[in-house]
Amino acid sequence: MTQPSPKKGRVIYHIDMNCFYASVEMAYNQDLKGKPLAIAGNPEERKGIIVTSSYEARAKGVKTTMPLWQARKLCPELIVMRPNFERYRTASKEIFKILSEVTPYVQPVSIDEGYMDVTDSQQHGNPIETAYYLQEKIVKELDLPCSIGIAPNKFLAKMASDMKKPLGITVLRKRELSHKLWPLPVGEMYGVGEKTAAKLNTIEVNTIGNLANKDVYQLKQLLGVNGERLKNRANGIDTTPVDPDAIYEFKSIGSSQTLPQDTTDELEISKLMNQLAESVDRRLKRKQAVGRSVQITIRYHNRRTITRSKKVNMYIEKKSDILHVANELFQKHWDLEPIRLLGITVQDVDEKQNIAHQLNLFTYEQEASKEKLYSAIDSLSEKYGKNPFIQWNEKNLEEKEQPRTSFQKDFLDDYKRP
DNA sequence: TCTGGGGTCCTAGGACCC
DNA sequence: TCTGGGGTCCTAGGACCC
Repeated sequence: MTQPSPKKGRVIYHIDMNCFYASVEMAYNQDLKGKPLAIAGNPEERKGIIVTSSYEARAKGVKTTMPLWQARKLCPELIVMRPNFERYRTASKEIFKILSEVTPYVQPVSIDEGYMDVTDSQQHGNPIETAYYLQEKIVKELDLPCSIGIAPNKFLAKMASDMKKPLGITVLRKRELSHKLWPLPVGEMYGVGEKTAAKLNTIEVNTIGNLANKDVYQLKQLLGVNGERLKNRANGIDTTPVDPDAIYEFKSIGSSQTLPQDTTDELEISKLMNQLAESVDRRLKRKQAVGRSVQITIRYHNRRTITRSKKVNMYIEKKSDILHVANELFQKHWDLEPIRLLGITVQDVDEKQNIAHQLNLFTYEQEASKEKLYSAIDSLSEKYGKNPFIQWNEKNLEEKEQPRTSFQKDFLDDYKRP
């Protein structure tokens, strides 16, 4: 989708749902309104951390990622609910449907926030009127509160939506930066976390204003390219477009799980690996995608976390392939210490329709004679020299490499034998 | 009694090639 | 003899965000 002309000043919104999960639960059950509510994982399985909480709970000091027992100590009357993701996804779809009525340039960035480019959208009045229109419509139809930031780019819109909650609408103009943005602590800037804030503090950068006016070479020395980008943002410079297609361009799909207790039990571990592979496979299939590399994550009892990955010369699209590579990595790298969490992620993901060459060849190969296959490979090699599938075929057929996965084995069984 | 699960982007070193 | 410099790919880890 082409963007509205970047020449003329843009008008960008950042829409941020307020306490999203808690608000959805309150919309379902009015009795919860005005009460301290938290959405948290299962405390019996030590996943009892706060995911979201209502403002009433926040007022008592309840914070996201805080262990549940700690939250209960701060707020004994806390109402705790398990997350109900189906509900949240449904609400999210409805929200983005409403946003899309104003402009096609809507970029969801997570289940509860997104950017809009409303530069050319005037059917509901000026940008401020349009923001009120959307905010009211989402309250009226879904009973959900949101804050909207209005600014000339995504970064400023994001900072603006944070300035007034709940139900805020905040305009952040370039000329207002020095008094609205610069006084804030540098750690409140989007893109500056704990570590970066601490580093910046060592060179006397404590506010966003300090960052905006700091020597760029000093920042680059400290933070690499990110130093320059952060300085630009602090000065209100951000040219990244609102990209409605960004959510379809996913690069990895993973699944991870914390165990009920730390374990060294290989049966339990292999059961979990199987579950994780299953989950990743299911989501790959749902998205009609395949991957090229598999990564495992092992978090040990002391929270030390390692990742190990392997790129393979084939497209991963079956559960058995995922599991095979994951188990291989696990066997190779597990140091026998008790494990707290395991994860499997398929990386270098692409949609099947984008790799038609490989699929065509694959379909073809099933009916083709060996000669036909070779000539197909030859002609495709000429055309698409870098296609990894073709490289793999040639390499394996020539070198008689041992198959490592069921996919490779199937292929070799069919075509390698004389 | 600590600290989930889903992601993205960046960096840095080594291998390998020209 | 003993070694440049640029580019790409792969792997591991860190930082950040919701």
